[in-house]
Amino acid sequence: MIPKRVGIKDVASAAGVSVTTVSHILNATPNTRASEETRRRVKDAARALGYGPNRLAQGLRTQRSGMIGLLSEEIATTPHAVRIILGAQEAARAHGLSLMIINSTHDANDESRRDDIAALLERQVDGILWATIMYHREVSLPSNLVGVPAVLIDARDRAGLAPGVEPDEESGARAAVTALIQAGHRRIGFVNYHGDIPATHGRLRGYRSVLAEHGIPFDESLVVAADYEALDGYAVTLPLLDRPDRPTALFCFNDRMAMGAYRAAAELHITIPEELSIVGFDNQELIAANLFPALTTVALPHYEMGVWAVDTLVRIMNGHEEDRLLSDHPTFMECPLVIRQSIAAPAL
Amino acid sequence: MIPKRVGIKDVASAAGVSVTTVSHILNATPNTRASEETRRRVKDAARALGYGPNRLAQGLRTQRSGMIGLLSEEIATTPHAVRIILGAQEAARAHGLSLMIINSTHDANDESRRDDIAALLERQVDGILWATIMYHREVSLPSNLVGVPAVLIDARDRAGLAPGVEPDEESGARAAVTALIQAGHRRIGFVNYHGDIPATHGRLRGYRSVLAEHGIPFDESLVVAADYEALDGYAVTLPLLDRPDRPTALFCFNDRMAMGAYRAAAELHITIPEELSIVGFDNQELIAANLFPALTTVALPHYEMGVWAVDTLVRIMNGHEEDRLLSDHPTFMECPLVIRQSIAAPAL
DNA sequence: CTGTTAGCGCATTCAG
DNA sequence: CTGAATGCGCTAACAG
Repeated sequence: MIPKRVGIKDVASAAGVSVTTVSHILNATPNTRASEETRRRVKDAARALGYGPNRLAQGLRTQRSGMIGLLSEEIATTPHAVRIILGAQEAARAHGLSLMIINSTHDANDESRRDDIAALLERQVDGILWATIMYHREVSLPSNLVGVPAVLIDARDRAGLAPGVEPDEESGARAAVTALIQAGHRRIGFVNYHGDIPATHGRLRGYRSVLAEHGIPFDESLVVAADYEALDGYAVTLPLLDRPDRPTALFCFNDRMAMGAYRAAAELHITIPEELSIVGFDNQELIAANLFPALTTVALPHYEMGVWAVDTLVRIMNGHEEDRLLSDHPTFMECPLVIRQSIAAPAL
Repeated sequence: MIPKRVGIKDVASAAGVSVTTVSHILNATPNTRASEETRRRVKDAARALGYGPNRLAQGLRTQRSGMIGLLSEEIATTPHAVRIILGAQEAARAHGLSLMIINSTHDANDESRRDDIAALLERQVDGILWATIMYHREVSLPSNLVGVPAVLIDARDRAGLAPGVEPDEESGARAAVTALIQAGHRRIGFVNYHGDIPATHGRLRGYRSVLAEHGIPFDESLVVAADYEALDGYAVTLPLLDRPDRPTALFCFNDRMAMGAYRAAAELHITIPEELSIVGFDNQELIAANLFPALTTVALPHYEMGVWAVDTLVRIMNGHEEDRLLSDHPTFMECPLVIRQSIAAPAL
């Protein structure tokens, strides 16, 4: 690096004071250590020399690196989860921390995971965020993460050693179905995913509970399930819409399946939203905003989870032990409804 | 951090040798400094104690932090550009380096940009990657980046001080149009973006050059342009397809516009690919893979650009000055065609 | 109000 | 083949 580093020492001699004084002044130590006069001299000298502290040395000395590690599993790969990184990064910056990212593949085994954590630890990170996209949301903390300030994203620790955040699938589904009912619908189909993951069950629970609260009997024939791509949504929606007693609205497991439902409706000459209202899930802008009509859907609070995780991690790092209590139970984050144009009152 | 750090000193006393010896052995200093016997003792002790070097201290001493910074402008936000991060991260890991990420907004001004770079520099990063998504691809290196090993992604430095990579838009367009011509098409429409960005011009150049090479006259009426969302693509494609002499194939500026073209075709009862072939650009899986039929498109080499950038940065950091020469001219990366189901021979 | 000093954990001369 | 000593840049007692 050609521009040779200017250190505290250079500032000191330039200002004609000792390094101690410089250190105190630049770190804004509470007690008015130096006179206004010297403060100015030092600050001016620092600015003139283009001084910036060497955070490595600082960290070595203070035992705080000011860095936090984000171990993300496959997350940098799935587009709509990038917002976790974004939220974490912005929250970290707000706390004066830097984010160090390691992305591992979904099939990472325990050992490679431990290696990744070790790498972060060698860098002396002050805490670690572990974001997963897994089938089972319950995980076990890797052994070398035990005792280290850590927060899980999209997962919960089996042993309750670290707090975690997850999207509140159920309330998200509730928001979606409620919107449909408020528009006047009573025959609402649910195009679910057939896999055994928390989202599947949570969203179904939300769907059922809202129906029940509105006195609408649960009709099993209105619930179908398939894989979660557009084609699967299409295949399973087609027969559902090709019935004399077809639903007037559809709640789809995700935006991709909703995309398939759009196609099924088009083929059957059913217009959206006049003859069929649709709500999706995930708020994948690329799809939701570009479908016609634009899809009303439920957003996953990835950004917010990233922020929450960092804020919580910072409190734990600062020794607020009460936050450890959060480890007992998962924290759920709201999934807000994003209203676009795919809902209308049912046709008479 | 509860698990108290074990240092080189602990290993030394556990193995009954000096810290010097431990340092040499663990760093695999070339010359066989120690006897096989002591090597084993030291290594065993290190493993037993779960020793890991303190990279902060190491960096302070060696003047190399082993970290590189990635300053990304709005990049963590645009889904299909996340692959830059992924590529950079994996390449960095392969070099034993860690990636520190800072995401700034698109409207970042020069000052905030300098601040971000300063933050990275304070962390003593060994080099910086600057990824932008800009209208003008020519940028000026922020002053505090001059002299620091740096590589640009998706941009080129006006002053030629740092090398940069960009996607080869023209060759991507050529691949797309060539595929169409090889399928037998001669009336090929181009649904372009109306903005004045490199992609607009590069793709048009590619389109025109391939036509010319195949002796197909350029027909201006087959080229339309609009904003780049699905709705815009739809609006502009509809009249194009509603002509008696409509094109038998369409090359779209991006997958979103192609999505709009699909809708236009559907409304006109033109089936894809039998009566109309379509190629997109960007390879946004969410759209391309979920359209029906799945969209053949051109992929942006984001991952590869991330890898190239890190590899190049590493060489520069190691003082391979010949790599600085790369700064003179931008490096272009191929945009490969991703074949799906939207191309067929034209109907007779 | 300000300066001296002793490490933080490690790599590296330079002597054995 | 191995060890003692020095300092990377900075903070924090502890003196003045």
